[in-house]
Amino acid sequence: MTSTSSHAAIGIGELASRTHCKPETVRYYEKIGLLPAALRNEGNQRRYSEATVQRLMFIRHARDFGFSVEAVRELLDMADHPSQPCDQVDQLARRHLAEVESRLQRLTVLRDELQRTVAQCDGDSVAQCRIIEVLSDHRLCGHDTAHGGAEALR
Amino acid sequence: MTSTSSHAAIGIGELASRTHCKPETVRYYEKIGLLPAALRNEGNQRRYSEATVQRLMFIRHARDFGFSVEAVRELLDMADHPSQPCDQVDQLARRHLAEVESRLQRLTVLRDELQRTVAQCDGDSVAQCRIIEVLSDHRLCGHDTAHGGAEALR
DNA sequence: GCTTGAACCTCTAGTGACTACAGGTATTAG
DNA sequence: CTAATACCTGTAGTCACTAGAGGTTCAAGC
Repeated sequence: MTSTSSHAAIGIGELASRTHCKPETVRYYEKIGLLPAALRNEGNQRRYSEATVQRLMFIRHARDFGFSVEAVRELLDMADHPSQPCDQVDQLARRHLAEVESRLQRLTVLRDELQRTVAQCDGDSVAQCRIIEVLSDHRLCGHDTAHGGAEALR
Repeated sequence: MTSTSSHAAIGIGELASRTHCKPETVRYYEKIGLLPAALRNEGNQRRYSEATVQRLMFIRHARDFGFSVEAVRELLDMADHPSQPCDQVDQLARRHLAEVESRLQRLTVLRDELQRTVAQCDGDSVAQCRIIEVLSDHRLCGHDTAHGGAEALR
């Protein structure tokens, strides 16, 4: 038998591969307290149970949804108290959704502007390049305020 | 006279306020070589000309368009050689546009999923909370691969 | 000329969420 | 028994700034 037996404790490598992350990330999550300190075998290597696989899948999935690590921490805490009302979960998720929607909007504006600018370049010298021109003079682009730019990408 | 005379050299504070950034950022750009080392007055304080205002506006505008600092470095380099053909500018901009479009797509998928999940929560206890449920089990969400998540937000 | 407060200086460290590496130990297949 | 692989700890690097400490210079008012 190599690995995927279902009752035995597993090592960090298998935990990582089963949750689509890396051993380094697992150790990092332990360090910042998203995962509890792992049990160790005689050789001081971490051994995990199925429960940890589940917890880590929850974490990865929440991160995949774009929740910050701090938000994931709160979500885990809530998930650990199933009898409480879920208003807080709901609020957290709605706030995150609003964030995502706002980013989406800014990114859309950015794309439109970029598309327009790129389309106007006629492939001549830099001196007449529309892209450089627009970057040099904000008045030349579609609207008067900032586009959201770097922030939209975060 | 306080500040905005047009021929005199200006200080870092005015440069910053005229380009919508902070003195710290200006010093940072100088340190990483986006701005040349500034001239100094007798008291060792940086003095800038209009040319620097223009250059910094270009930088901020490009950043606003979501270009990375490294891309901005290349764009500045190209803008400094106006007689060369602008293929490279064009390529850089198109690559960036493609990046933005991909992010946009992933973020849209994410939003849809989040919207659907949040809508299904009926405000009861955590034990029955749809949001927690979906986070606990990937199979419950709309599709089978990752949504792009944290990466979509960068 | 002197004082006061704002603006400036340098240098270091912190952010978020990992990732990568160095230098060593444990496990395991053959 | 050996060699390859997986694991360990601890530190530093990523990106694009931002914040702070601790000190200097400037400009205005008296």
